[in-house]
Amino acid sequence: MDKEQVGEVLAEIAVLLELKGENPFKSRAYINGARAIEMLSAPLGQLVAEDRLGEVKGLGAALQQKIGELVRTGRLGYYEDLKASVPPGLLEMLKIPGLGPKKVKALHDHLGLESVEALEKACREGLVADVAGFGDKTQIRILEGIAFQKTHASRHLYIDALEAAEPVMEALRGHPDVIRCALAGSSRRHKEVIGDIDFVVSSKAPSNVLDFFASLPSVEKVLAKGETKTSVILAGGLQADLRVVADAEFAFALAYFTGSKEHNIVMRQRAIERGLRLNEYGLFRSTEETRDPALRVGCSTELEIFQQLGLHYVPPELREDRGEFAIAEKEPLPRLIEWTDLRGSLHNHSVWSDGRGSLEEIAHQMLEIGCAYWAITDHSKSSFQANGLDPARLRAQIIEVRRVNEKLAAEGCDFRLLTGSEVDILNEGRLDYDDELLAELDVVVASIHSGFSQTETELTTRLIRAAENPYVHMLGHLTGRLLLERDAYKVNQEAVIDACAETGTWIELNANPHRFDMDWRQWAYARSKGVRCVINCDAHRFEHAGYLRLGAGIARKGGLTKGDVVNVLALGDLRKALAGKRSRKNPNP
DNA sequence: GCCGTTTTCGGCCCGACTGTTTTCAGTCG
Repeated sequence: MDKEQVGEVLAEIAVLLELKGENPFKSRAYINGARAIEMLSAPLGQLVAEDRLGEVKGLGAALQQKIGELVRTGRLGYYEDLKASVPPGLLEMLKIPGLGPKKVKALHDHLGLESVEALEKACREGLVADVAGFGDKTQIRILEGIAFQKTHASRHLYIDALEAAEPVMEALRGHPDVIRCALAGSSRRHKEVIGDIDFVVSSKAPSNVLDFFASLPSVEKVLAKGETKTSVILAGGLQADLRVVADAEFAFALAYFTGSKEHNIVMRQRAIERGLRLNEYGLFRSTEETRDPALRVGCSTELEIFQQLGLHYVPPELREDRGEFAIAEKEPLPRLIEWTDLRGSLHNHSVWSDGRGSLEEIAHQMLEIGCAYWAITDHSKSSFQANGLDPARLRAQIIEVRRVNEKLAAEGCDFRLLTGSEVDILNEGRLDYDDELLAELDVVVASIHSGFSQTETELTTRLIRAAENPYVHMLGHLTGRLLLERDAYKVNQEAVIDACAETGTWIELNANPHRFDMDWRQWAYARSKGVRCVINCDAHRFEHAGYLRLGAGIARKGGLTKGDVVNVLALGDLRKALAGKRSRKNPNP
């Protein structure tokens, strides 16, 4: 059993313990254990084999024993017994907004409810309102929650959250009572999938701003409204929360609501160690609850908060408690890539396969938005569903690219198209074109578009074989995942990264917001192996050029710097880098 | 269940909002 699976089991144990009414700190110990396991850099199997689990903070005797059992046998008696003792419907009930473990347990104990369907029926019959601790309003809220779940997704693509958030930000910025205003939460941290949207505002007249927010045209329903906070559902079903604070509190509120929760816990612990208290209103010289301004350690920016806690600044994207503290307490974090560092995209389509736009149109559009180059990498012949090019058409396209480039040169334009292909990786890792044709192309991206259901070994082997081909510059969308739609196919990503390191092959960060593939969590390992990243739009139409910006955000989340990314290079240097792998000289300059 | 330059027991991050509680528990983030 691998570390992701072990982590999932531990996390589920935590939920089951809560439902049984166990000590909440015991439950949290399992959550902490799950996180500790998922963040391990060393292979879990090795740690177990060498009996070194005890070196991991958060794993005591009990968890070490249970993890050992899981890794060695793939099963855990304790977990199976626990799971058998809790009806599976209770876990579903937990997902209804407003229902936590205590209330679910009460419903089960008093009414014998074991499923969402039974709960809905009991609400309609008015039985729930009679349970101690429940009432008419709770009963209505539960019914609304069930109805909401049936009609709305609870998780959303990053781009959908951004599109919902931007007009709200615009409106807040324009409000006369708003002093400072920011998008916080997981959107600010550039998570690939977003639960809800968080806004933070500073103001001298909070109620005016909260009223304004609740009455925005895109607000479908107001969930809660207090003196400092309002929660709403926006059109499209995204929940959005606004918190309004005084301006002296703004930096603290922004840091707090940016999260992540795990990052915040460490921050507050660091405050406690220094005899301070950190919350969304300030950093106070007191360990008691207080908002006394005389006790506040003034910080007008997040940078100052980090400094007060003995840390270098941590950019929002890295605030996940995944190792940022170990660095930030010693030295400045590496300067992350900016989207404006990017000069173009090396994986894009045109009307020749399944994209829009002729080569000439694409060239002028990308020149217009300030790119220095743009590779045309249409699909290869096996992707017939995408109108993939056979060798004759590809050769014709190469000629057309040259013609467009000659025209650009004659016009004095500082921009070039690059010839290329997104060549299919076929079974056993064969490529869809022969090497002779690949050698004629400036850029070769190799991707899997078929055989998703093969075994991990088969898929991993295909990718490694492709990486070993000297004409392949990079692997495209490594896992094939479609966020919230289709799981990644089974690939041993570490093994593929190792192969890329050996062969000097780059790995794409596909910036399509449905993909964001390779996942940001893998880049630290790739970076440690010296594998470079290419941030690609996989553009099928002009608007997709904007994905460069999203991709850079995910690259930042993966901790990548300008030096880790290929398509920051000027055209001349890029050509040398492209030639590098083929000559096998200095493949990773 | 974990952890430890105040500790091997007694803590474990913090506050807003809601509803049903007549002073607070549960949920959420």
